[in-house]
Amino acid sequence: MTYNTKQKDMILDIIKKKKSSFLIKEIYDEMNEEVGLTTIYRFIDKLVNDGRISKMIGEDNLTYYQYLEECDHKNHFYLRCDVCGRLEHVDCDCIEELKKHIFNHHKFSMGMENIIINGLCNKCGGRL
Amino acid sequence: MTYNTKQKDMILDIIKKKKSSFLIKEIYDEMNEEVGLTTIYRFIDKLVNDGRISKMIGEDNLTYYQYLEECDHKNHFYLRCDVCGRLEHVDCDCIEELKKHIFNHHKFSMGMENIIINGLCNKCGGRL
DNA sequence: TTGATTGCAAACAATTTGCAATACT
DNA sequence: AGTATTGCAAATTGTTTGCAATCAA
Repeated sequence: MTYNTKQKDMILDIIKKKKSSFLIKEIYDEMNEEVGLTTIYRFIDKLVNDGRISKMIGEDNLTYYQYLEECDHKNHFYLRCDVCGRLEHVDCDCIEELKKHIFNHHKFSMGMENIIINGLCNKCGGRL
Repeated sequence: MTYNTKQKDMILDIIKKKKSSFLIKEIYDEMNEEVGLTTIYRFIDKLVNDGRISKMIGEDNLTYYQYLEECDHKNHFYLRCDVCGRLEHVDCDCIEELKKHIFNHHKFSMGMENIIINGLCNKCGGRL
């Protein structure tokens, strides 16, 4: 039903290596335009729908994408630095505890997929 | 330096009444096109920059906006229902505690402005 | 009066679609 | 063979810009 192709492999290779968020055009440029823009749009869109990539609007109003590493643990989340854009994967019960608190005290069922918390990493100013 | 106008008042009136996220076009239609699209774009953009509105990409890939009520408390956040789009304002220390935990255990300084947590409200399926 | 704001029309940029050629299984 | 995928060119859509007219202070 779905074929493996050279193009998909190339795109996936590049985005897996990215530590921070990226633009469609960056991907296009980085593969020296060997893969058509349309193909990149189509494949990245699919990954977004599959939940493997998150899509967001940057401060500059451009559309950024970010690859989310696969993880078999249930309760995990990401920390995203507003300055350098780096995404850090965190496995910690604190998020599950927040979920419980919000459920019990605020009658709201927090979604646990691809939670991204923004802020500053310690390199960029979360002075520790 | 900045003037008050009928148009700004009209736009602000409408978006303040909205309980859930909205599209630029909706605002335009709701005011019977009495205010130009350009003006709406410009003013909403300004509000986004001022942090009074959040901007996001919906599941349908359209750009949604959401008005954030003003609040003088420091540690508050929003719960946003993925189904009905309603935004609930919450004042609770739990978010400050999460921040402390993340700072102490994960060396990351969580941004506290306009935190939006997604999930399901109790009406839409957070069955309680 | 001075400078900010409006809104149209035009320009622009990002994304999507149609479709014939190509690649995968 | 039969179906999915690719990629170009064209179409579309959402958003921004230029600019003259208007409005707020």
